[in-house]
Amino acid sequence: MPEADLRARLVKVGVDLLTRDGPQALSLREIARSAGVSHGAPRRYFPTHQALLAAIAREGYHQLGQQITDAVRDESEPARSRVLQLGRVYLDFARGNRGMFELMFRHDLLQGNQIGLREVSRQLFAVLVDLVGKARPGVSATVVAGAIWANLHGVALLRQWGSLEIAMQTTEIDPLLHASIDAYLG
Amino acid sequence: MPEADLRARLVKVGVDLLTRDGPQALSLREIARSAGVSHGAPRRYFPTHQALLAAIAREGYHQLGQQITDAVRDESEPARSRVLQLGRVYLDFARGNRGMFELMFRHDLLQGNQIGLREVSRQLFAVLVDLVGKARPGVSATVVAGAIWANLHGVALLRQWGSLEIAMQTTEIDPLLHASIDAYLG
DNA sequence: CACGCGAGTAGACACTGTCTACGCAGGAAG
DNA sequence: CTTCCTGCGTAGACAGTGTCTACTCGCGTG
Repeated sequence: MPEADLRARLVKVGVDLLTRDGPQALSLREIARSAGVSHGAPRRYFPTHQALLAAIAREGYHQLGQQITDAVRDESEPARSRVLQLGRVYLDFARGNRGMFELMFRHDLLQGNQIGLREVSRQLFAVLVDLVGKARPGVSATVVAGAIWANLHGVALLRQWGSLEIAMQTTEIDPLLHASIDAYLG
Repeated sequence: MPEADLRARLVKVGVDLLTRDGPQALSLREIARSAGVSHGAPRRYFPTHQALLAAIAREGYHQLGQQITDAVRDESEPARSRVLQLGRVYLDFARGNRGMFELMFRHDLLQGNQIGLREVSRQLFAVLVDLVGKARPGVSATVVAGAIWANLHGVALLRQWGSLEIAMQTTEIDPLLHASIDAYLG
């Protein structure tokens, strides 16, 4: 009787497939197969393949958000090092969950009214804005936070792309992270 | 008798399709159809679909490289404003050639020994390292250049993703660019 | 008991990328 | 001149995909 809430099970199976076999394993039929249902079953809960993928990506945002709020929870720490922690978590997540990270920022998942993804990322962004505001009061927190986020995101992507290792001859990105924080938070 | 160098024509048709109809129009059969040949013809020149896509992406790198070298050609300008020009070109290219930019950084095009993509991007990176070295002698040019590139790349992606507009309530990214250059080049 | 309806099945359809066998030109060798 | 051979492109098959539609089956309500 493993017929409990197929919708949630499809998402869970999708996450597992994603982490185990990568993004190309996330075909609709493969997910259905792994969940033990026919290929038409998901349609009852997700109108399209993209909708299912978006639900899986949302799960990724949930995990990342959890890890980030955990990392910056300690308010006794100086804001600057909390930003540093946030950055480390972001980069670790991107490296540790490559497939998920790639899925989370796929362009085509935003087209079809898949609202919610941008919403969730906006939440994460708000945390960063708050920290920046505390670390450097006076400056435009949103601009600096946007710049830092872009920096983190770019580092994460270029590293996965392999460019940084080749260009900078090292796999160590902590100096990059420090350079970024130093540059923006003095 | 439009049978001149099918290989080059396939790439050209691919670029056209990419700019006109977006990345999802780049199926092997669609490219072959648009080129007026059968779906098996490309196989003579590209062992796999990914190889053809990689060739198209390489064309994009060529264009971007051209625009960048044009933008920083004037050596009488101060290095700092040349970096600014480079950044503008990078961001404009990403916005003006969305499909191409997305294709250029697709993860799966690097797997199958599609060497050359990383090589080309390394060239672009070298230009940036050179400029940074002139703008701020003394510091580690590769680290700063890597940070700037990551920053540019992140801004380009997050903007196309729509996050920046929502988070920062503006489509204007020039302040972000200036903030980045200011932060890293003092 | 009959009915309806929600949930999942099964098959069709058009499409994709890859593989293989085939045709067909044009030039080289005899 | 005829006979190969080889490069280039065609055409069909195959497994796999996402979407759509018709169907079945079980369960609760009337």
